[in-house]
Amino acid sequence: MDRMKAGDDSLKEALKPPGRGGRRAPRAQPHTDASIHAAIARAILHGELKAGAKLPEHRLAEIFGASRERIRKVLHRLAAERRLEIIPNRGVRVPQPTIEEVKRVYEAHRVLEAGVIVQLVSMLDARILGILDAHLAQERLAAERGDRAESVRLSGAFHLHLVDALGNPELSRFLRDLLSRSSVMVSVYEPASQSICAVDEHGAIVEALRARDATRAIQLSHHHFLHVEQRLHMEPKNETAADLKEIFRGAARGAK
Amino acid sequence: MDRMKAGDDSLKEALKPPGRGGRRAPRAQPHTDASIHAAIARAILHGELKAGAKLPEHRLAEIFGASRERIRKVLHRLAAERRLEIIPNRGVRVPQPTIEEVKRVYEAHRVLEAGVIVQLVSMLDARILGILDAHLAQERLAAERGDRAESVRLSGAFHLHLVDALGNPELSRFLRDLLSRSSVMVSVYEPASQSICAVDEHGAIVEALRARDATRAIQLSHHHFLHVEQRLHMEPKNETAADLKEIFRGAARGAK
DNA sequence: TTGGCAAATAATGTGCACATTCGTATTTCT
DNA sequence: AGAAATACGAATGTGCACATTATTTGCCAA
Repeated sequence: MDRMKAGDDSLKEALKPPGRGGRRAPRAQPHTDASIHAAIARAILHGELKAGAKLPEHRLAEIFGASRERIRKVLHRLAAERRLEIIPNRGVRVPQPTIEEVKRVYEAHRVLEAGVIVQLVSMLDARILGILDAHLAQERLAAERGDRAESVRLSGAFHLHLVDALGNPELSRFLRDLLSRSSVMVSVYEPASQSICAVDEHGAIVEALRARDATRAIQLSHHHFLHVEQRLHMEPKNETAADLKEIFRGAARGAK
Repeated sequence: MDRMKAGDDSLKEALKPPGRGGRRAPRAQPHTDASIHAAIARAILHGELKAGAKLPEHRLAEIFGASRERIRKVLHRLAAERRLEIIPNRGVRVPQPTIEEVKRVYEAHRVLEAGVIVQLVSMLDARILGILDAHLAQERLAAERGDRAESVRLSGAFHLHLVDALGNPELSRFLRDLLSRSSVMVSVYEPASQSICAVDEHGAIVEALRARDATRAIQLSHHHFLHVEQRLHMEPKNETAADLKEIFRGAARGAK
Protein backbone atom coordinates (compact mmCIF):
# COMPACT_ATOMS: atom_id res chain seq x y z
CA MET A 1 0.00 0.00 0.00
CA ASP A 2 0.91 3.55 0.30
CA ARG A 3 2.79 3.32 3.54
CA MET A 4 1.93 6.89 4.46
CA LYS A 5 3.61 7.22 7.76
CA ALA A 6 1.69 9.64 9.86
CA GLY A 7 -0.41 11.68 7.57
CA ASP A 8 1.72 13.35 5.02
CA ASP A 9 -0.47 16.26 4.12
CA SER A 10 0.30 18.81 6.78
CA LEU A 11 3.40 20.35 5.30
CA LYS A 12 1.35 22.91 3.49
CA GLU A 13 -0.05 24.33 6.69
CA ALA A 14 3.24 25.38 8.21
CA LEU A 15 4.55 27.52 5.41
CA LYS A 16 1.82 30.07 5.37
CA PRO A 17 2.84 33.71 5.19
CA PRO A 18 6.11 34.56 3.49
CA GLY A 19 5.63 38.00 4.96
CA ARG A 20 2.58 39.69 3.65
CA GLY A 21 -0.40 37.73 4.73
CA GLY A 22 -3.57 38.91 3.16
CA ARG A 23 -2.65 39.95 -0.34
CA ARG A 24 -4.30 38.03 -3.05
CA ALA A 25 -1.90 35.96 -5.02
CA PRO A 26 0.13 38.36 -7.17
CA ARG A 27 1.00 36.57 -10.37
CA ALA A 28 3.84 35.27 -12.45
CA GLN A 29 6.17 35.05 -9.44
CA PRO A 30 4.62 32.52 -7.12
CA HIS A 31 7.73 31.83 -5.09
CA THR A 32 11.22 33.16 -5.07
CA ASP A 33 14.04 31.40 -3.27
CA ALA A 34 13.80 33.81 -0.41
CA SER A 35 10.09 33.32 0.08
CA ILE A 36 10.42 29.54 0.21
CA HIS A 37 13.31 29.88 2.60
CA ALA A 38 11.31 32.23 4.79
CA ALA A 39 8.26 30.00 4.72
CA ILE A 40 10.13 26.93 5.88
CA ALA A 41 12.16 28.87 8.43
CA ARG A 42 8.97 30.37 9.81
CA ALA A 43 7.32 27.00 10.05
CA ILE A 44 10.25 25.69 12.05
CA LEU A 45 10.37 28.75 14.24
CA HIS A 46 6.67 28.57 15.01
CA GLY A 47 6.87 24.92 15.83
CA GLU A 48 4.55 23.89 13.03
CA LEU A 49 7.23 21.63 11.67
CA LYS A 50 7.95 19.32 14.54
CA ALA A 51 11.35 17.90 15.28
CA GLY A 52 12.09 14.82 13.24
CA ALA A 53 9.64 15.72 10.50
CA LYS A 54 10.77 14.63 7.06
CA LEU A 55 10.80 17.13 4.23
CA PRO A 56 10.90 15.23 0.94
CA GLU A 57 12.01 17.60 -1.74
CA HIS A 58 9.64 16.14 -4.31
CA ARG A 59 6.73 16.78 -2.01
CA LEU A 60 7.81 20.32 -1.29
CA ALA A 61 8.28 20.94 -5.00
CA GLU A 62 4.69 20.15 -5.77
CA ILE A 63 3.40 22.02 -2.75
CA PHE A 64 5.18 25.23 -3.68
CA GLY A 65 4.78 24.69 -7.38
CA ALA A 66 8.52 25.04 -7.80
CA SER A 67 11.05 22.80 -9.38
CA ARG A 68 12.82 20.25 -7.27
CA GLU A 69 16.19 21.90 -7.79
CA ARG A 70 15.05 25.15 -6.32
CA ILE A 71 13.65 23.39 -3.29
CA ARG A 72 16.90 21.52 -3.08
CA LYS A 73 18.95 24.70 -3.03
CA VAL A 74 16.82 26.22 -0.30
CA LEU A 75 17.00 23.03 1.74
CA HIS A 76 20.78 22.97 1.54
CA ARG A 77 20.94 26.57 2.61
CA LEU A 78 18.72 25.85 5.58
CA ALA A 79 20.97 22.96 6.46
CA ALA A 80 24.02 25.22 6.33
CA GLU A 81 22.21 27.45 8.78
CA ARG A 82 21.71 24.46 11.06
CA ARG A 83 17.96 24.80 10.77
CA LEU A 84 17.61 21.51 8.93
CA GLU A 85 19.58 18.32 8.93
CA ILE A 86 20.57 16.49 5.77
CA ILE A 87 21.44 12.83 5.97
CA PRO A 88 23.15 11.74 2.74
CA ASN A 89 20.84 9.70 0.54
CA ARG A 90 18.27 9.69 3.28
CA GLY A 91 16.67 13.04 2.97
CA VAL A 92 16.27 16.15 5.06
CA ARG A 93 14.56 16.40 8.44
CA VAL A 94 13.95 18.91 11.15
CA PRO A 95 16.77 18.25 13.62
CA GLN A 96 15.87 16.35 16.73
CA PRO A 97 18.27 17.77 19.25
CA THR A 98 19.49 15.70 22.13
CA ILE A 99 19.22 17.04 25.63
CA GLU A 100 22.95 17.72 25.56
CA GLU A 101 22.65 19.86 22.46
CA VAL A 102 19.81 21.77 24.06
CA LYS A 103 21.96 22.56 27.05
CA ARG A 104 24.82 23.60 24.78
CA VAL A 105 22.60 26.07 23.00
CA TYR A 106 21.37 27.55 26.25
CA GLU A 107 24.91 27.68 27.57
CA ALA A 108 26.07 29.47 24.44
CA HIS A 109 23.26 31.95 24.84
CA ARG A 110 24.18 32.44 28.48
CA VAL A 111 27.87 33.02 27.71
CA LEU A 112 27.04 35.42 24.91
CA GLU A 113 24.62 37.38 27.05
CA ALA A 114 27.26 37.84 29.73
CA GLY A 115 29.49 39.46 27.16
CA VAL A 116 26.61 41.53 25.86
CA ILE A 117 25.89 42.80 29.35
CA VAL A 118 29.50 43.85 29.85
CA GLN A 119 29.40 45.86 26.66
CA LEU A 120 25.94 47.17 27.34
CA VAL A 121 26.63 48.80 30.68
CA SER A 122 29.31 50.92 29.02
CA MET A 123 27.02 52.24 26.33
CA LEU A 124 23.65 52.30 27.99
CA ASP A 125 21.55 55.36 27.25
CA ALA A 126 17.99 56.54 27.69
CA ARG A 127 16.92 55.20 24.32
CA ILE A 128 17.99 51.66 25.05
CA LEU A 129 16.47 51.73 28.52
CA GLY A 130 13.28 53.03 26.99
CA ILE A 131 13.13 50.11 24.61
CA LEU A 132 13.70 47.61 27.38
CA ASP A 133 11.14 49.25 29.66
CA ALA A 134 8.58 49.28 26.89
CA HIS A 135 9.26 45.63 26.24
CA LEU A 136 8.83 44.75 29.90
CA ALA A 137 5.49 46.52 29.86
CA GLN A 138 4.41 44.38 26.91
CA GLU A 139 5.53 41.25 28.68
CA ARG A 140 3.54 42.13 31.78
CA LEU A 141 0.50 42.85 29.68
CA ALA A 142 0.72 39.52 27.92
CA ALA A 143 1.22 37.74 31.24
CA GLU A 144 -1.86 39.42 32.71
CA ARG A 145 -3.92 38.48 29.68
CA GLY A 146 -2.72 34.94 30.06
CA ASP A 147 -1.61 34.99 26.43
CA ARG A 148 0.82 32.14 26.57
CA ALA A 149 1.90 32.17 22.96
CA GLU A 150 2.61 35.86 23.07
CA SER A 151 4.51 35.48 26.33
CA VAL A 152 6.77 32.88 24.79
CA ARG A 153 7.42 35.08 21.81
CA LEU A 154 8.14 38.12 23.95
CA SER A 155 10.42 36.27 26.31
CA GLY A 156 12.63 35.42 23.38
CA ALA A 157 12.38 38.94 22.03
CA PHE A 158 13.72 40.30 25.31
CA HIS A 159 17.07 38.69 24.78
CA LEU A 160 17.05 39.85 21.18
CA HIS A 161 16.58 43.40 22.36
CA LEU A 162 19.63 43.09 24.54
CA VAL A 163 21.97 42.16 21.69
CA ASP A 164 20.28 44.40 19.17
CA ALA A 165 20.98 47.30 21.49
CA LEU A 166 24.68 46.82 20.71
CA GLY A 167 23.97 47.42 17.06
CA ASN A 168 26.29 44.61 16.01
CA PRO A 169 24.89 42.52 13.15
CA GLU A 170 27.25 39.63 13.80
CA LEU A 171 26.11 39.19 17.37
CA SER A 172 22.46 39.68 16.50
CA ARG A 173 22.65 37.08 13.79
CA PHE A 174 24.35 34.57 16.06
CA LEU A 175 21.71 34.97 18.72
CA ARG A 176 18.95 34.60 16.17
CA ASP A 177 20.51 31.35 15.06
CA LEU A 178 20.54 30.13 18.64
CA LEU A 179 16.94 31.17 19.21
CA SER A 180 15.75 29.48 16.05
CA ARG A 181 17.22 26.28 17.39
CA SER A 182 15.69 26.84 20.79
CA SER A 183 12.29 27.08 19.22
CA VAL A 184 12.58 23.58 17.90
CA MET A 185 13.64 22.40 21.29
CA VAL A 186 10.64 23.71 23.15
CA SER A 187 8.46 21.57 20.93
CA VAL A 188 10.42 18.50 21.91
CA TYR A 189 11.38 19.11 25.48
CA GLU A 190 8.39 21.23 26.26
CA PRO A 191 9.00 23.41 29.27
CA ALA A 192 6.57 23.29 32.11
CA SER A 193 3.67 25.63 31.78
CA GLN A 194 3.90 29.20 32.88
CA SER A 195 5.95 31.59 30.89
CA ILE A 196 9.29 30.38 29.65
CA CYS A 197 11.04 33.41 31.00
CA ALA A 198 9.60 34.95 34.11
CA VAL A 199 8.90 38.62 33.57
CA ASP A 200 10.27 39.42 36.98
CA GLU A 201 13.63 37.96 36.10
CA HIS A 202 13.79 40.07 32.98
CA GLY A 203 12.84 43.11 34.99
CA ALA A 204 15.56 42.45 37.52
CA ILE A 205 18.16 42.26 34.77
CA VAL A 206 17.03 45.59 33.40
CA GLU A 207 17.24 47.14 36.85
CA ALA A 208 20.79 45.89 37.28
CA LEU A 209 21.64 47.33 33.88
CA ARG A 210 20.09 50.65 34.85
CA ALA A 211 22.33 50.69 37.89
CA ARG A 212 25.32 49.93 35.66
CA ASP A 213 25.97 46.86 37.80
CA ALA A 214 27.39 44.42 35.26
CA THR A 215 28.32 41.79 37.82
CA ARG A 216 24.82 41.64 39.22
CA ALA A 217 23.23 41.67 35.79
CA ILE A 218 25.39 38.76 34.73
CA GLN A 219 24.50 36.82 37.85
CA LEU A 220 20.82 37.43 37.26
CA SER A 221 21.12 36.40 33.64
CA HIS A 222 23.03 33.31 34.64
CA HIS A 223 20.39 32.17 37.10
CA HIS A 224 17.70 33.08 34.65
CA PHE A 225 19.08 30.63 32.13
CA LEU A 226 19.52 27.96 34.75
CA HIS A 227 15.82 28.30 35.55
CA VAL A 228 14.92 27.90 31.92
CA GLU A 229 17.06 24.80 31.59
CA GLN A 230 15.57 23.28 34.69
CA ARG A 231 12.09 23.70 33.27
CA LEU A 232 12.90 21.49 30.31
CA HIS A 233 11.56 18.00 30.39
CA MET A 234 14.25 15.45 30.22
CA GLU A 235 12.40 13.15 27.85
CA PRO A 236 11.43 14.02 24.32
CA LYS A 237 7.76 14.14 23.46
CA ASN A 238 7.92 12.05 20.32
CA GLU A 239 4.61 13.10 18.90
CA THR A 240 3.58 12.31 15.38
CA ALA A 241 4.23 15.13 12.96
CA ALA A 242 1.45 16.92 11.20
CA ASP A 243 1.31 16.64 7.46
CA LEU A 244 3.04 18.98 5.10
CA LYS A 245 0.21 20.22 2.96
CA GLU A 246 -1.66 21.56 5.96
CA ILE A 247 1.42 23.31 7.27
CA PHE A 248 2.24 25.15 4.10
CA ARG A 249 -1.30 25.73 2.92
CA GLY A 250 -1.30 29.50 3.13
CA ALA A 251 2.22 29.92 1.91
CA ALA A 252 1.93 27.42 -0.87
CA ARG A 253 1.04 29.20 -4.04
CA GLY A 254 -1.17 31.95 -2.78
CA ALA A 255 -4.57 30.71 -3.80
CA LYS A 256 -4.58 27.54 -5.76
CA MET B 1 41.85 40.09 -26.90
CA ASP B 2 41.56 37.74 -24.07
CA ARG B 3 40.77 40.37 -21.51
CA MET B 4 42.59 38.54 -18.79
CA LYS B 5 42.15 40.94 -15.99
CA ALA B 6 45.09 40.55 -13.75
CA GLY B 7 46.42 37.19 -14.59
CA ASP B 8 43.71 34.65 -14.22
CA ASP B 9 45.83 31.65 -13.53
CA SER B 10 46.50 31.94 -9.84
CA LEU B 11 43.37 30.30 -8.53
CA LYS B 12 45.02 26.96 -8.67
CA GLU B 13 47.74 28.02 -6.31
CA ALA B 14 45.49 28.88 -3.40
CA LEU B 15 43.64 25.63 -3.12
CA LYS B 16 46.57 23.42 -2.44
CA PRO B 17 46.26 20.97 0.42
CA PRO B 18 42.81 19.74 1.32
CA GLY B 19 44.43 18.50 4.48
CA ARG B 20 47.04 15.96 3.76
CA GLY B 21 49.83 17.67 1.99
CA GLY B 22 52.36 15.29 0.64
CA ARG B 23 50.45 12.18 -0.28
CA ARG B 24 50.62 11.29 -3.90
CA ALA B 25 47.31 11.69 -5.62
CA PRO B 26 45.12 8.78 -4.51
CA ARG B 27 42.83 7.84 -7.39
CA ALA B 28 39.24 7.46 -8.44
CA GLN B 29 38.06 10.04 -5.92
CA PRO B 30 39.79 13.22 -6.96
CA HIS B 31 37.60 15.58 -4.98
CA THR B 32 34.66 15.18 -2.71
CA ASP B 33 32.44 18.08 -1.77
CA ALA B 34 34.17 18.38 1.55
CA SER B 35 37.64 18.49 0.06
CA ILE B 36 36.72 21.25 -2.36
CA HIS B 37 35.06 23.14 0.41
CA ALA B 38 38.12 22.75 2.59
CA ALA B 39 40.47 23.78 -0.18
CA ILE B 40 38.65 27.01 -0.88
CA ALA B 41 38.12 27.77 2.79
CA ARG B 42 41.79 27.21 3.43
CA ALA B 43 42.80 29.46 0.57
CA ILE B 44 40.66 32.22 2.00
CA LEU B 45 41.93 31.64 5.50
CA HIS B 46 45.55 31.75 4.40
CA GLY B 47 44.99 34.89 2.43
CA GLU B 48 45.88 33.29 -0.85
CA LEU B 49 42.55 34.34 -2.24
CA LYS B 50 42.58 38.06 -1.85
CA ALA B 51 39.50 40.10 -1.07
CA GLY B 52 37.47 40.90 -4.13
CA ALA B 53 38.83 37.98 -6.12
CA LYS B 54 36.32 36.50 -8.49
CA LEU B 55 35.67 32.76 -8.46
CA PRO B 56 34.01 31.78 -11.74
CA GLU B 57 32.41 28.41 -11.27
CA HIS B 58 33.34 27.24 -14.73
CA ARG B 59 36.98 27.99 -14.03
CA LEU B 60 36.88 26.21 -10.70
CA ALA B 61 35.18 23.25 -12.31
CA GLU B 62 38.02 22.70 -14.72
CA ILE B 63 40.65 23.33 -12.08
CA PHE B 64 39.25 20.73 -9.72
CA GLY B 65 38.14 18.43 -12.48
CA ALA B 66 34.65 18.43 -11.04
CA SER B 67 31.32 19.26 -12.58
CA ARG B 68 30.07 22.79 -12.42
CA GLU B 69 27.08 21.80 -10.31
CA ARG B 70 29.26 20.41 -7.57
CA ILE B 71 31.35 23.56 -7.53
CA ARG B 72 28.14 25.50 -7.46
CA LYS B 73 26.86 23.66 -4.41
CA VAL B 74 30.10 24.20 -2.53
CA LEU B 75 30.14 27.87 -3.45
CA HIS B 76 26.62 28.35 -2.15
CA ARG B 77 27.52 26.65 1.06
CA LEU B 78 30.56 28.87 1.49
CA ALA B 79 28.33 31.86 0.87
CA ALA B 80 25.92 30.69 3.54
CA GLU B 81 28.89 30.57 5.88
CA ARG B 82 29.67 34.16 4.98
CA ARG B 83 33.02 33.12 3.59
CA LEU B 84 32.06 34.07 0.06
CA GLU B 85 29.68 36.57 -1.37
CA ILE B 86 27.26 35.77 -4.17
CA ILE B 87 25.84 38.58 -6.24
CA PRO B 88 22.90 37.33 -8.28
CA ASN B 89 23.79 36.85 -11.92
CA ARG B 90 27.15 38.43 -11.25
CA GLY B 91 29.12 35.64 -9.78
CA VAL B 92 30.84 34.89 -6.53
CA ARG B 93 33.71 36.81 -4.98
CA VAL B 94 35.75 36.89 -1.83
CA PRO B 95 34.03 39.51 0.30
CA GLN B 96 35.73 42.86 0.53
CA PRO B 97 34.80 44.05 3.98
CA THR B 98 34.48 47.70 4.75
CA ILE B 99 36.31 49.14 7.71
CA GLU B 100 33.01 49.25 9.57
CA GLU B 101 32.47 45.54 9.06
CA VAL B 102 35.97 44.84 10.26
CA LYS B 103 35.30 46.71 13.44
CA ARG B 104 32.02 44.88 13.89
CA VAL B 105 33.77 41.55 13.66
CA TYR B 106 36.38 42.55 16.20
CA GLU B 107 33.68 43.98 18.44
CA ALA B 108 31.74 40.74 18.23
CA HIS B 109 34.87 38.81 19.11
CA ARG B 110 35.52 41.14 22.03
CA VAL B 111 31.97 40.81 23.37
CA LEU B 112 32.04 37.05 23.00
CA GLU B 113 35.38 36.75 24.74
CA ALA B 114 34.09 38.73 27.69
CA GLY B 115 31.35 36.18 28.13
CA VAL B 116 33.82 33.36 27.65
CA ILE B 117 36.01 34.76 30.39
CA VAL B 118 33.11 34.98 32.80
CA GLN B 119 32.31 31.35 32.22
CA LEU B 120 35.93 30.31 32.19
CA VAL B 121 36.86 31.60 35.63
CA SER B 122 34.14 29.42 37.12
CA MET B 123 35.38 26.24 35.51
CA LEU B 124 39.10 26.78 35.27
CA ASP B 125 41.25 23.79 36.13
CA ALA B 126 44.84 22.70 35.82
CA ARG B 127 44.30 21.11 32.46
CA ILE B 128 43.03 24.29 30.85
CA LEU B 129 45.75 26.38 32.43
CA GLY B 130 48.26 23.89 31.17
CA ILE B 131 47.01 24.24 27.62
CA LEU B 132 47.14 28.01 27.82
CA ASP B 133 50.62 28.03 29.34
CA ALA B 134 51.89 25.67 26.70
CA HIS B 135 50.42 27.88 24.05
CA LEU B 136 52.06 30.97 25.49
CA ALA B 137 55.37 29.17 25.40
CA GLN B 138 54.88 28.46 21.72
CA GLU B 139 54.00 32.06 21.06
CA ARG B 140 57.13 33.28 22.80
CA LEU B 141 59.22 30.82 20.83
CA ALA B 142 57.78 31.99 17.55
CA ALA B 143 58.31 35.60 18.54
CA GLU B 144 61.94 34.94 19.43
CA ARG B 145 62.49 33.19 16.14
CA GLY B 146 60.93 36.13 14.38
CA ASP B 147 58.56 33.77 12.62
CA ARG B 148 55.93 36.26 11.68
CA ALA B 149 53.57 33.90 9.88
CA GLU B 150 53.60 31.50 12.79
CA SER B 151 53.05 34.32 15.25
CA VAL B 152 49.99 35.46 13.38
CA ARG B 153 48.63 31.94 13.34
CA LEU B 154 49.28 31.41 17.02
CA SER B 155 47.79 34.71 18.06
CA GLY B 156 44.54 33.63 16.51
CA ALA B 157 44.84 30.20 18.04
CA PHE B 158 45.11 31.72 21.50
CA HIS B 159 41.58 33.03 21.36
CA LEU B 160 40.41 29.73 19.95
CA HIS B 161 41.89 27.96 22.96
CA LEU B 162 39.90 30.20 25.25
CA VAL B 163 36.53 29.27 23.75
CA ASP B 164 37.45 25.66 23.11
CA ALA B 165 38.20 25.35 26.81
CA LEU B 166 34.47 25.76 27.44
CA GLY B 167 33.78 22.69 25.35
CA ASN B 168 30.81 24.31 23.68
CA PRO B 169 30.63 23.55 19.95
CA GLU B 170 28.25 26.42 19.24
CA LEU B 171 30.60 29.02 20.66
CA SER B 172 33.65 27.47 19.07
CA ARG B 173 32.00 27.45 15.69
CA PHE B 174 30.92 31.05 15.99
CA LEU B 175 34.41 32.19 16.87
CA ARG B 176 35.88 30.24 13.99
CA ASP B 177 33.49 32.01 11.67
CA LEU B 178 34.63 35.33 13.02
CA LEU B 179 38.30 34.42 12.70
CA SER B 180 37.87 33.23 9.14
CA ARG B 181 36.50 36.63 8.30
CA SER B 182 39.28 38.37 10.17
CA SER B 183 41.83 36.56 8.08
CA VAL B 184 40.46 38.16 4.94
CA MET B 185 40.60 41.51 6.61
CA VAL B 186 44.26 41.42 7.50
CA SER B 187 45.02 41.00 3.81
CA VAL B 188 43.08 44.15 3.04
CA TYR B 189 43.69 46.35 6.02
CA GLU B 190 47.09 44.98 6.79
CA PRO B 191 48.04 45.63 10.38
CA ALA B 192 51.32 47.28 11.09
CA SER B 193 54.22 44.95 11.41
CA GLN B 194 54.98 43.24 14.66
CA SER B 195 52.80 40.46 15.84
CA ILE B 196 49.07 40.97 15.58
CA CYS B 197 48.52 40.04 19.17
CA ALA B 198 51.30 40.90 21.56
CA VAL B 199 52.35 37.85 23.50
CA ASP B 200 52.58 39.89 26.67
CA GLU B 201 48.94 40.84 26.43
CA HIS B 202 47.96 37.22 26.04
CA GLY B 203 50.10 36.32 29.01
CA ALA B 204 48.50 38.99 31.14
CA ILE B 205 45.05 37.64 30.32
CA VAL B 206 46.10 34.16 31.37
CA GLU B 207 47.49 35.50 34.63
CA ALA B 208 44.23 37.28 35.38
CA LEU B 209 42.38 34.05 34.64
CA ARG B 210 44.71 32.13 36.93
CA ALA B 211 43.86 34.60 39.67
CA ARG B 212 40.15 34.07 38.94
CA ASP B 213 39.89 37.80 38.38
CA ALA B 214 37.22 37.99 35.70
CA THR B 215 36.91 41.75 35.77
CA ARG B 216 40.60 42.26 35.19
CA ALA B 217 40.74 39.61 32.50
CA ILE B 218 37.87 41.26 30.67
CA GLN B 219 39.55 44.63 30.89
CA LEU B 220 42.78 43.20 29.53
CA SER B 221 40.95 41.45 26.73
CA HIS B 222 39.07 44.63 25.94
CA HIS B 223 42.22 46.70 25.64
CA HIS B 224 43.87 43.93 23.73
CA PHE B 225 41.24 44.12 21.02
CA LEU B 226 41.39 47.88 20.94
CA HIS B 227 45.11 47.59 20.25
CA VAL B 228 44.49 45.20 17.41
CA GLU B 229 41.89 47.50 15.90
CA GLN B 230 44.17 50.47 16.17
CA ARG B 231 46.84 48.63 14.24
CA LEU B 232 44.58 48.26 11.22
CA HIS B 233 45.25 50.56 8.35
CA MET B 234 42.27 52.67 7.56
CA GLU B 235 42.62 52.36 3.82
CA PRO B 236 42.30 49.16 1.86
CA LYS B 237 45.29 47.90 -0.04
CA ASN B 238 43.53 47.23 -3.31
CA GLU B 239 46.18 45.00 -4.73
CA THR B 240 45.58 42.96 -7.82
CA ALA B 241 44.55 39.43 -7.11
CA ALA B 242 46.78 36.55 -8.02
CA ASP B 243 45.43 34.13 -10.54
CA LEU B 244 43.37 31.11 -9.73
CA LYS B 245 45.38 28.30 -11.23
CA GLU B 246 48.43 29.18 -9.21
CA ILE B 247 46.44 29.34 -6.01
CA PHE B 248 44.83 25.96 -6.39
CA ARG B 249 47.73 24.22 -8.03
CA GLY B 250 48.48 21.75 -5.25
CA ALA B 251 44.90 21.10 -4.35
CA ALA B 252 43.65 20.78 -7.86
CA ARG B 253 43.69 17.19 -8.87
CA GLY B 254 46.75 16.00 -7.10
CA ALA B 255 48.93 15.26 -10.10
CA LYS B 256 47.49 16.56 -13.31
C1' DT C 1 38.03 62.33 -29.76
C1' DT C 2 34.35 61.11 -26.82
C1' DG C 3 30.00 59.65 -25.68
C1' DG C 4 26.32 56.52 -26.18
C1' DC C 5 24.19 52.47 -28.37
C1' DA C 6 23.93 47.84 -29.95
C1' DA C 7 25.47 43.24 -30.80
C1' DA C 8 28.36 39.49 -29.29
C1' DT C 9 30.18 36.75 -25.67
C1' DA C 10 30.74 34.70 -21.38
C1' DA C 11 28.95 33.53 -17.04
C1' DT C 12 25.15 32.40 -14.11
C1' DG C 13 20.38 30.38 -13.21
C1' DT C 14 17.14 26.72 -14.08
C1' DG C 15 14.87 22.59 -15.36
C1' DC C 16 15.16 17.82 -16.95
C1' DA C 17 16.74 13.11 -17.22
C1' DC C 18 19.48 9.49 -15.51
C1' DA C 19 22.42 7.04 -11.91
C1' DT C 20 22.79 5.66 -7.23
C1' DT C 21 21.37 4.44 -2.70
C1' DC C 22 18.36 3.35 1.04
C1' DG C 23 14.05 1.39 2.92
C1' DT C 24 10.57 -1.98 2.44
C1' DA C 25 8.34 -6.14 1.30
C1' DT C 26 8.47 -10.54 -0.45
C1' DT C 27 10.36 -14.94 -1.02
C1' DT C 28 12.97 -18.82 0.13
C1' DC C 29 15.71 -21.80 2.84
C1' DT C 30 16.60 -24.02 7.17
C1' DA D 1 7.50 -20.80 11.47
C1' DG D 2 11.37 -17.75 11.80
C1' DA D 3 15.16 -15.49 9.82
C1' DA D 4 17.99 -14.06 6.20
C1' DA D 5 18.72 -12.86 1.57
C1' DT D 6 16.90 -10.75 -2.44
C1' DA D 7 14.14 -7.95 -5.36
C1' DC D 8 11.32 -3.94 -5.82
C1' DG D 9 10.23 0.92 -5.24
C1' DA D 10 10.93 5.56 -3.81
C1' DA D 11 13.78 9.29 -2.81
C1' DT D 12 18.12 11.55 -3.25
C1' DG D 13 22.52 12.75 -5.95
C1' DT D 14 24.59 14.18 -10.23
C1' DG D 15 25.53 15.71 -14.76
C1' DC D 16 23.85 17.88 -19.00
C1' DA D 17 21.56 21.20 -21.88
C1' DC D 18 19.07 25.35 -22.40
C1' DA D 19 17.37 30.08 -20.94
C1' DT D 20 18.47 34.39 -18.94
C1' DT D 21 21.33 38.05 -17.54
C1' DA D 22 25.42 40.95 -17.28
C1' DT D 23 29.62 42.56 -19.36
C1' DT D 24 32.48 43.75 -22.93
C1' DT D 25 33.60 45.12 -27.58
C1' DG D 26 32.90 47.38 -31.68
C1' DC D 27 30.58 50.97 -34.15
C1' DC D 28 28.35 55.11 -35.17
C1' DA D 29 27.31 59.71 -34.46
C1' DA D 30 27.94 64.21 -32.39
